[in-house]
Amino acid sequence: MIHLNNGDDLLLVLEALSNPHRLKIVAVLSEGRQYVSELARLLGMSRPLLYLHLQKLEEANLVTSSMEILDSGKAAKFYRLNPFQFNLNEELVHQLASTLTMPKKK
Amino acid sequence: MIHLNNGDDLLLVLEALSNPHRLKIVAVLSEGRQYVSELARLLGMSRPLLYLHLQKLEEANLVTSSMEILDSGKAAKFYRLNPFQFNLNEELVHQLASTLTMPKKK
DNA sequence: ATCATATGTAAGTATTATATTACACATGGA
DNA sequence: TCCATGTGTAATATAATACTTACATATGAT
Repeated sequence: MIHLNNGDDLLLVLEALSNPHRLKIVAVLSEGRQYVSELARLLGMSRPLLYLHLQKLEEANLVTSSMEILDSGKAAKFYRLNPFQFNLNEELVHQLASTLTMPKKK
Repeated sequence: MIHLNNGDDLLLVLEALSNPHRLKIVAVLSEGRQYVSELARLLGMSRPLLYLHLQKLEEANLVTSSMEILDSGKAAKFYRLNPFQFNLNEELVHQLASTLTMPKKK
């Protein structure tokens, strides 16, 4: 289970989830792992765009990927959801905000 | 207590909280209401920028404002935090993602 | 050999979000 | 009157995200 150690971790997760596409991705993956091309078809989005969103989810440690071989014999990159559970309330924010480094994006 | 009725509500809250300044604002307000100019001083940010962030929090219904008169006699705009508590996990996302309208920003 | 279906990514563009600057206006007190 | 301290916002600049297009490469089946 994912654990939030500091304010920057919290921010990463919130940023990762604050996008409609990424919420949809999480919703689909909550039903089971899936590989990229199939996921793109399910969600009706381009694969390059999907990669971008998967990267953000991966950086927040919400998903994990692994290469596997399909029945067809082709290699496929599977993504699965890492179980998470955050009690998001004002106390959590108050606690973790003190370890927030106001990061600048490059 | 704030309640999430659908995926768009969830997204609004996540977007509102996915910014370091706004997390800090929430943290400060969790200790009690405060008026804008004082809040700006506490956080070391300009008032116009603070307004922008407060608006986003207000749109997500995380904060509420009211005009009051200070001891000094000046009118001041106070913001207070609306209590919130979300159990953010994959089940919640799965449930609410179905009522997500993939909103386009204007 | 060609087709269908995978991964992977670079480069460019478009759109949003964030931030600053510069105002206007109001009130109380020295 | 002038200063300090409030609110409120418009215009602009900059930075970050999101998205598209166009590739290259690999493998199995026909």
